[in-house]
Amino acid sequence: MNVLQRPTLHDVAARAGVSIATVSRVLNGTGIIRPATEAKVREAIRQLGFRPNRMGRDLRMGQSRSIGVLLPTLANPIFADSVAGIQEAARNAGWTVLITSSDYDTGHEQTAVEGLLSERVAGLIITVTNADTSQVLNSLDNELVPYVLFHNETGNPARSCVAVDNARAGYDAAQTLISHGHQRLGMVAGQFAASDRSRSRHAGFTVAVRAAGLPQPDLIEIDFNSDIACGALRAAFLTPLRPTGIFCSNDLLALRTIAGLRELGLAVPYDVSVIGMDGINVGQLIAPSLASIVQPSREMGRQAFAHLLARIAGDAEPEQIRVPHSYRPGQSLSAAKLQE
Amino acid sequence: MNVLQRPTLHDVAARAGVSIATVSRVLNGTGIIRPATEAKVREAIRQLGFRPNRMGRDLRMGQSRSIGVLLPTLANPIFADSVAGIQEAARNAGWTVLITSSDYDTGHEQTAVEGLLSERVAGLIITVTNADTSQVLNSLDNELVPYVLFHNETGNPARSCVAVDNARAGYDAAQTLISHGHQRLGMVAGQFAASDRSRSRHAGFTVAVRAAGLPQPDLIEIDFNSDIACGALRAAFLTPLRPTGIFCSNDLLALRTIAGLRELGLAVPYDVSVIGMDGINVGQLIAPSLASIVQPSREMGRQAFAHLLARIAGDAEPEQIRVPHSYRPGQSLSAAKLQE
DNA sequence: CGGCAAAAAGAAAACGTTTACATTAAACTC
DNA sequence: GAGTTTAATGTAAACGTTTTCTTTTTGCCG
Repeated sequence: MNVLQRPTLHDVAARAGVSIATVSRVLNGTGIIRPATEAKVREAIRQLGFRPNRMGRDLRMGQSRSIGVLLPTLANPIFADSVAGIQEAARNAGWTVLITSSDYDTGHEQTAVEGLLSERVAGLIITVTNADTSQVLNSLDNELVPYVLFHNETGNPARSCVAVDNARAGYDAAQTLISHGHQRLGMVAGQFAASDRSRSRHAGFTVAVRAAGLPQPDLIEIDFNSDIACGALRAAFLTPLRPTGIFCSNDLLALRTIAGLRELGLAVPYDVSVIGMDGINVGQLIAPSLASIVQPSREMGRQAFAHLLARIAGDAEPEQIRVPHSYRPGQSLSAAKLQE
Repeated sequence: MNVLQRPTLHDVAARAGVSIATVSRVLNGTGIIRPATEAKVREAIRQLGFRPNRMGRDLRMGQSRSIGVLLPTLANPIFADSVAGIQEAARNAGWTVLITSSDYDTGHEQTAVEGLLSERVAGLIITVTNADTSQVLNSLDNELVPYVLFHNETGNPARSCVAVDNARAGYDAAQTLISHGHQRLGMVAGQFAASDRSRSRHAGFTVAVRAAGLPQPDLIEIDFNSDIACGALRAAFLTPLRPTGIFCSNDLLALRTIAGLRELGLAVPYDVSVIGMDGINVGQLIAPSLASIVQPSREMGRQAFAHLLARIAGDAEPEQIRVPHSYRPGQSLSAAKLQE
């Protein structure tokens, strides 16, 4: 045994005076072994500091007790928290997690998934920009690897997903604004192209506004990468009939929006009320605190993993899992001023 | 070939009418192959949708073109950004990254590293609670796997690290407060036990304060998991001689602290100036914007990976890499009032 | 204590690569 | 065009496991 190499089953077997099969059985608790033998083996393992080589095991098993995760970015706490949930569940189950991010780039999505598949992950949890048109998903359907859409909704019964009801969330956001007396509503969204979730939320938002008999809400699209006080915001708010209540398609965007409004000389919630979505933690630390439609991100991660594991084991059919969202009040949303 | 199995080298070889060695050579660009042969092989690869099995390759190569990353948490943007930098560099080099988090729990650190080692990662990038006393590092030193300390500093020449000069950062924070006229300074830190970085920053902070001939600064320790308006804050600030300028050992803590002060009826920066550390993005979105000592987190991630790769390749000796921090002004830090 | 079932342990193949070495085909040389 | 170098391809072993199939050992019964 080369001292510079990690010990293998053979080394352990040699030292314990048994065969590698026996060592393997001790390690995995399979088969029946005499207590005396097991003791010898365990002692050898301890002495050598042996740790099974996953490469050998995985190759033999044809599977890698690891899953791949593809998210747009870790910079948004909603995804970082989701990952924490996935990892927690995976750790408990003895699985490892490979994380990649696409930076909202469809090209990266494809290459990232390719990379994960090369690693022979046993399954995937992925968030794509657009679940209905995604090329990646189509190619994945031809693979043998089960996957769970995450934060994306799908109507396709052949595909699993874990997500909130985004349209309903948008609807609830509108209702909340309306119930606070707001009549002129608007929605700020990231580039629609980059998120089907944004579109669903907008759709639900619009439905609620119309149902209340209010005028069609403004839609203000903001480039995630642009400056804070962008032109779109200026155009929408420097008018006498500006919205008094706006829904931002996510909390990070809401923070940007509030900062932008501030630059335009508009105060939140005095001049404009803002409700965000996601329920990120910093929203509660700032002033004004951010009202938000909360997603149970960590729990979503746990559920996504649990379901994926069931799919991998063949214990489950594809399923569309809807998790409940909730409303968290905040100072950024107040009652509309009557005189307006 | 079973249609339910992924194709292997053998399948490709059979279809192209060559040997598996030739296919392997085409794949890796090693050896010389006739253009006609290469074309046949590539066509077969295309037709079968072949993708090399990393498990087989890794086992043969004895190494897994993947590295492990251990961080306290992804919930802090400083670490999420760092990971983005690591992943970016890794992707460019064709490596994969396994990410785990310890949640500031020393026990988790040990098991997480164990897990990564079982995956036979070729190297590690890790942030521990305390680099000088860490049990994990001692056991890692007995392994063959190179590692790079990340955000932790070390004086041990046998260990690599990538970090800012935390003591200097604390020193600079104090100087900045002092140069704005502040005379009564304090520092808010997470539990010291959970971070050697906190301690270094505090040490540097204290040095600068003393060098300026000012009284010993208060140290206010806050449990990361406690409520916003905690007793420690109350005790330190509900006194006539309260600090007028405080340094928070990280930005997230600064946000909590500002919120806590607000609950105590103290306004930032009017009553108290605050400077944080890390330079997280949300700091620039909120009001007041957060003054901060900025760490180039993404760049640090890139450098950590680059150095680790060099260590893995045997091209580099352990090295202590110090990256420069910088000061980013913000509204949370203003000039001290003269009459005080 | 011989015989036999059950328990325990071993031998060997297989997973999908890469690569050292052997072999064949092509290309010169005179 | 036979001999010789060089280019191109093939053969087979090895990486460290798990597991099937055999073989050996143990325990038990009459």
